[in-house]
Amino acid sequence: MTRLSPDERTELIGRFRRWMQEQRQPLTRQRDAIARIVLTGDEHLSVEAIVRRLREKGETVGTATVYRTLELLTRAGFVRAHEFGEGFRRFEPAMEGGDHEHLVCLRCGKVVEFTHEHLTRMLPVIADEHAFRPERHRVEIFGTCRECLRGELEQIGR
Amino acid sequence: MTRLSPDERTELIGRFRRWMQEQRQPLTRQRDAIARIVLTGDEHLSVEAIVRRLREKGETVGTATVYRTLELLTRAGFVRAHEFGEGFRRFEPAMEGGDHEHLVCLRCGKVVEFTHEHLTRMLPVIADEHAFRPERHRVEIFGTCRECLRGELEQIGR
DNA sequence: CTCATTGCAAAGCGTTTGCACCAGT
DNA sequence: ACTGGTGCAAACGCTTTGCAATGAG
Repeated sequence: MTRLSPDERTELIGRFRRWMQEQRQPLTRQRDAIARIVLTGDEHLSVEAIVRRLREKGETVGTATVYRTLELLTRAGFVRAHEFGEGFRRFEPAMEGGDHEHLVCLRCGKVVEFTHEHLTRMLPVIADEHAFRPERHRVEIFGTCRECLRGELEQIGR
Repeated sequence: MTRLSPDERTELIGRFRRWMQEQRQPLTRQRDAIARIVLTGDEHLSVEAIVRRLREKGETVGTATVYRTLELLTRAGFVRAHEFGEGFRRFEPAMEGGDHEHLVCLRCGKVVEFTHEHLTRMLPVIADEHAFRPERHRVEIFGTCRECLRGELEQIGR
């Protein structure tokens, strides 16, 4: 559901490369490869998954570099990190208007995104009621996704 | 804000002891001590904090036992575990109607609870719109709490 | 008396870091 | 050339686990 068109992906990587130049940050083979994987992936990738994809592409990159680059990408605002209580983090491209929430499937681990205008407007109001200055939030619903529900139905029907 | 009256706390511990008997689970000194700490604590305690409190009470309990007992308490539904992205978990007593959300202060680490009826009713509806069967959810707002805001004001006024 | 729990220390797991080597600019 | 990035392996912090000793029912 990270609706990123091919154009937007290319553009995102372009922005990353330009930003690196502006910041006089060396654009290494590894950094570029990692950025391509994470910024074009429409899943919420774990470090393990990123390393796997790099291998598949024939890129050899050390784990430490992956972590260091992810921190760079996160600090620069190109990537957002998430922690779904699985014991490890997942990373996704950060688009500007792209503040969204997550549906996390407890069966297959898939993460589906959603936005809900009413919900989003509500949160700062709630914070305000508690004299709390909000910075960011996290709304996650855990349960069973459409596909796994279908699987359950088939089991029963059999 | 975990508004638990002294009576409710005693009752909760009583329920735990009864449950252990019913389940033919040995009620050891350690388990009882841990339950007393966690079920009467109105904070979101880390394992480290639990161990510290046990020491203060003169109870000597191994860390492994704390983890094992917390899992027992969680599976039995007496305790709820939370992961606020700090790299460790926190535990709080689980009260029946006590489904609530959290305001997490990024300055002092304090966690304040809140409930919001409208928000709570909204979430299953959202899940439904995505053909997703919800089981549990997590709503967290990160920012600056009332007290830390006051601190900032004093800094400026000075 | 029996069987589950405890405590210790070792292992696990994701993540971070020190340091010699290597590569962008 | 200079500066900073990379890779390996060791260190880390939280959590889990193996196993002999202990204690609850």
